[in-house]
Amino acid sequence: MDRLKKRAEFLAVARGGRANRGAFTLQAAPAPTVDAAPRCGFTVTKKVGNAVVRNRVRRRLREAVRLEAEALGRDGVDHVLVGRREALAIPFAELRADLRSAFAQAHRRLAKAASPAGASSPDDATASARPRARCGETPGRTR
RNA sequence: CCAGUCGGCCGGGCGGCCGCUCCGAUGUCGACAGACCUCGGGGAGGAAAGUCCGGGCUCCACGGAAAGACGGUGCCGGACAACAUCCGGCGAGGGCGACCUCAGGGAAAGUGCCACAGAGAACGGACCGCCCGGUUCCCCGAAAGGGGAUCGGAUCCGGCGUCCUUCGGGAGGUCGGGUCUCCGGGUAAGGGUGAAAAGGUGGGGUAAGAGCCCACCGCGGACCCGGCAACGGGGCCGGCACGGCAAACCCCACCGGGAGCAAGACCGAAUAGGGGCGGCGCGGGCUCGAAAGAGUUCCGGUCUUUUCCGGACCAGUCGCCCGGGUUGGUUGCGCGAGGCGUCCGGCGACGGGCGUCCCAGACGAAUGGCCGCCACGCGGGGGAAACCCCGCCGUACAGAACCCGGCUUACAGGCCGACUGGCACU
Repeated sequence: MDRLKKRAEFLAVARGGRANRGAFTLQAAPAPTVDAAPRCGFTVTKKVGNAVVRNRVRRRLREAVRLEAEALGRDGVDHVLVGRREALAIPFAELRADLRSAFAQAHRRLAKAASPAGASSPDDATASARPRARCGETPGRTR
């Protein structure tokens, strides 16, 4: 899964839905183009700890995402994981399970937000693509 | 063996699976950019930290130099590119000692401060004490001297009356009573205060005392000797004058232009806007013309009755070119005051020679994730012991961000060396 790196991209995703777990918060929003590969960014604030702690939290999350990429990825969706201090200590298997459930929850919400917008096709890819064009375009760049 | 001082070093190891980033090679794809496969190699620290000093490098400023202001440094000598660093000395203080600590220039250039206590705190003082002298009388005593009373003085209580008053009180007078003792001079030994008290100790001397005199110590001065110097040593002279604080201002000597890799350089999309040129078009002016109209290297125009003022509206469109800036990208970006080994010089910091090695370069930020075994520590159990078994969410501080030299601060556990003081044994 590709990384998010630009500040504007992070701001755009922050406007999307959230899913909280003990070790992290997941933010997800439709990507600017429909058929883009899934992407993921990581945020660990200074509140979490010193540089060593922040590095370790980000690395564990990144590795967990890499191992679960097959199950988590969905085309046309950008994600941001906000790390917490708890990510330092919880067992790795538990972290991976939390990731799977959080991603599934975020994707369900995106699909639900897409369907009432009147997309005639129940196909999941286009369903999530339609609203993204609307709410993904407006916020980020004008700032 | 115990206690301690100083210096140096390490800061988990091995393996498996799956990844990240950079470099090199081969190959494939591709539009030259580049992407990908495979193989090989490199990939956090002693503090990478705090950002406290010193440099390199970059840009800016500046005619040169100096001074002033401001900031910094401050025993001496040396090392170093430089330093507030380091080394070797000196001085002062602490420790039985190894050793440790010190912003350690100038207080006879000036200003200022020295609270409280205390009599006195910087053109130096006299509270108690000590000594001499001072009204009258009495007692004791051989004398020296002591005691009491009195005159006088201080203070307290009570009575009487006066004056002032903001009505709270205040001022002075007189009578009586109680308690204490005073006045003038000489002293600075002693007491007491203080962080600090006019040099200290001993002797002589004196009415009592005093550097008043003497010896030693201290202090000051010029001189001699040793040392590059800081400084040390020596005798001589001076009778002592010169307190502390400069981490108060200040003076002296030396150093310093400013900002920083978000420095700086290059490329430069979409969109909006700026400038220039040309074409088309609108309106006005002017010229030609009888008019239609034509020309033009000129001018913003229209409306608000006209003029000034004020207000409103419009000022188009197409193409090309130029320059600035934002997101972004590339670069700066690692061969260096470089690491390791060895020899030589030096007490040492360090310097020199030779050999050898190339050793992180990310940018929402790589250097990792998971697992197994071992090591160490702690706890429990077994054993005579060596040791064995089990458990641990036990194994620090902490992550390069342009690069070096230092300083400071943080740190589980451990190793090595030198030295000091004890105890025991030979």
